[in-house]
Amino acid sequence: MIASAPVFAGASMRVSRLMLVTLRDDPAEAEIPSHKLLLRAGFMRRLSSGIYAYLPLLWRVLQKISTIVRQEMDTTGALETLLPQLQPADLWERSGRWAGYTAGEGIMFHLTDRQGRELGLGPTHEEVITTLAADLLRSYRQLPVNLYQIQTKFRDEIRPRFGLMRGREFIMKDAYSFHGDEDSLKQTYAAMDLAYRRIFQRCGLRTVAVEADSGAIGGSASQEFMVTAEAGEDLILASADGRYAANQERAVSLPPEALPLPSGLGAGGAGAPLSTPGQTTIEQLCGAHGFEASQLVKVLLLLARFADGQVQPLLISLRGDQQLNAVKLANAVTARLAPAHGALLAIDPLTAELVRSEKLALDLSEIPFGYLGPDLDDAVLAKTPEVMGLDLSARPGEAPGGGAATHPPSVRLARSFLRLADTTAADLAAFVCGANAVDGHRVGASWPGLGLQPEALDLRAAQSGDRCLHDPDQCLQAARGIEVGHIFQLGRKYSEALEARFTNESGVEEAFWMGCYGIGVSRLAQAAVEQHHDRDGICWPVAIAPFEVIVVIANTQEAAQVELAEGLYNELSAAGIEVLLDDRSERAGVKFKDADLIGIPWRVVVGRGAASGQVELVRRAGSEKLELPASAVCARLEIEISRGRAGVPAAG
RNA sequence: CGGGAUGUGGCGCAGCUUGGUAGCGCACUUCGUUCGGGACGAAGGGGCCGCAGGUUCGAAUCCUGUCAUCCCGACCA
Repeated sequence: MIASAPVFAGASMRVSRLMLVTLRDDPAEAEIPSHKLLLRAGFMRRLSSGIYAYLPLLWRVLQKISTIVRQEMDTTGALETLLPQLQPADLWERSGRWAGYTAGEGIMFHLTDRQGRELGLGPTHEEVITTLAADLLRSYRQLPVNLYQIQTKFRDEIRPRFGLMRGREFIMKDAYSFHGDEDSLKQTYAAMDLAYRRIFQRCGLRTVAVEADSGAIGGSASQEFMVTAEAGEDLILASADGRYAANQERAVSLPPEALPLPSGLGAGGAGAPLSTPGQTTIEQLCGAHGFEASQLVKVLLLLARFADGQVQPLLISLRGDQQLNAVKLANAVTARLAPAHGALLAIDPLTAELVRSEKLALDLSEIPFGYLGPDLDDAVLAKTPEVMGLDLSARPGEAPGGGAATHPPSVRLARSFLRLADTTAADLAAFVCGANAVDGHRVGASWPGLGLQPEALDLRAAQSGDRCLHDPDQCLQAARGIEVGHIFQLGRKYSEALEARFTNESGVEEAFWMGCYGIGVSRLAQAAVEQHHDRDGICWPVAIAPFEVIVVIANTQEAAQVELAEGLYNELSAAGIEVLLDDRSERAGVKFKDADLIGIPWRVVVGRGAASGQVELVRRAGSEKLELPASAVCARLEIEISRGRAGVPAAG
């Protein structure tokens, strides 16, 4: 690894000229420590929800992070570019993402120009870059290529949150790689993995790399880099030996052993009837009859909605002691139905409210909620409510007495369930389940006995405390994390959709293999504060601190102090150290408080000892204080700071 | 979008229940004292009480609507 050059070598500034405005009280708008501190310490101001002005101190931090990112990306041979933020709709229509990204819960800001053309403000750049690659990359000889940029992204987040953590306008490094084959993609993916570890390490962040769900971006493999912090939005499950870590959305584990039903109860057929009046929950059922939750199969009814208007009822069977992982379910449903019906828009519980709000011609009154079994008959979906007067063939917009259409395409309701079962349920030889009739359950039912052969899938949520797959002696432990980076193997999803091809060695046209790699630069800055602060303020890691040293003149009316401090300030600056001089005519206490708050890693106090040439050196993180001659300060700091610029030892 | 909360000088808040024309702390300006952990005194400037309607002789206060911000859920760097 190359030694890190300082970003603003020798940059210096007087606090009196810095437009430093610090606040004594926590702003009411902020909830988590990093957000409060960045506002209090004068690093940023909110302009609107999720939209922030980066003030001079923060802009220096962001540029330092960007420089580290740039150096490490360049080291891997990636090429820096700058792509348009204003992007034509037709490009997004070609990839099939325009509707999903602009309509409904879409996150793309979009507008119409004076010619009536529709444009979107880039939330991500797969479309632009793939089009560009298709234009420029004609031959396998040009591959692989990895292009990146650092720029502002726009996302109309459903809920902006926690300052820079989830902004609507934020700075991101995004990279996209193009390959002739999957092996090449995997090589670059691995190189990005290493580059990312170096980037976070150099930024002074403790991160953990976790297996991740690919989400809406798509593709096969993906890995997230998490800054571990209490305020993190994500839940990480990791083994103590460090060999497995995953986002809970993706995590797999060994389920707890199920307790077999006592043999007398295990009839193995369709089950023996059991009267269970009013016992609609697993707790009630277990409490009343002495069952364990792992002896039960519970059934969830859900409704999946697709871009083409298809509405698909789902019947999900889970072992009674397990929870559904919504992400795994969405992936399974997408894999089965998205090819025919377009993007999966939402999966919601099948409730009367949903049926009403979606104006579905479905009567739920026949469904015995609380007593469902996996063999619930599709016939329950056949009933159309007469009172609503809805005609199945009617388009929603034309429904009698109805209001405006809720879906652009006409809604089509499938009249049979898509039945999926989690492995833990499918593996039960005999179980307790609902009788599909009010006030009744069945004991000792089996899958063959119910006439079902469920497809076993992993749909359960892994939990803290579960045993690990790689080593059953290891257990998963939960931690919270802030996602600061995410790398994906995209495969050919975008290149095929956008017909981005090159000519391979055999002279045949072929779609590119692609990867994409993101780092939330502004989020990383706040995550660093979240990880590095104390009661008094921020403790910036040296490598991304706005300045490395602050020289505080305890009393500016003492000529000896001023003279010594000015000399040190010039000496440090000349030595290539980024230094602030607090020359304000404030009392010493005010200046100490501000220095702690804004988090400069090293403080040199020029005070009472100035007459004899003595100063005090204080490290912001920790409580080290050192009296030394001013003449020794520069040499000492050069050593300490060059060490700090290299970051922290790599983790996870 | 659903649920919860809040909008009063730049920041943090009180006042609202029981209507009578706005107050405290910090910050800011000037003067004096003080000067190593957010000093003290004196004087001063700054507010369409989010916005729009309504009730009333009179509204920060009561009513209706609306907008904004924050928190909890789906989204993601």
